[in-house]
Amino acid sequence: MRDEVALSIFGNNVRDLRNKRQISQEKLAELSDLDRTYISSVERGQRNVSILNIIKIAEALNVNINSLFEGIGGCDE
Amino acid sequence: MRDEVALSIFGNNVRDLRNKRQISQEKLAELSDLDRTYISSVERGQRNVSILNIIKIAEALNVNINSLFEGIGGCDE
DNA sequence: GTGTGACTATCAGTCCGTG
DNA sequence: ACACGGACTGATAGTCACA
Repeated sequence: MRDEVALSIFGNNVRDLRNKRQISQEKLAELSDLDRTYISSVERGQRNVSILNIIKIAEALNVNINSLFEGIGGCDE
Repeated sequence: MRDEVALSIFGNNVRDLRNKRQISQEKLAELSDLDRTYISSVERGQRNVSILNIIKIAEALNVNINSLFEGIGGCDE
């Protein structure tokens, strides 16, 4: 299952970028119009996030969608 | 709902890249281990594809995940 | 080779709470 | 501010027959 690995990488990217922006999970939840606990589980790689929410998160973090996928196969790493 | 717009762009990207590779939906379905009709609906923007399937499709098409998001806000367009 | 409607099991996403 | 749990509803994954 490299599925879980991919989700973990994605989650870590979200967390890293959020920390760089120095905002809390709660704030990110508010900005992306998602639930606080959902952001939490995404960051821990427990959710198979859908494209619409990926976009929401990217916009909330004000980053390219690309950067959320950094380190995942399929991107040029 | 620009949600549907995003899904349409994504679907069009899949279709364009598939056509460039000159493979059929059936072949892409086989390569990505997804259903033929599922690929069909994704290309027409009717599915909110999840990250795991995005990765599968990108790998099957042998492209960067980035290129699947071209034209969608959040990418540098 | 592709579009489409319909279907069921499973999951996304939210809300409640705890520590 | 965050991890983690249960429980809930609507949406999605994945498949089928038919056009």
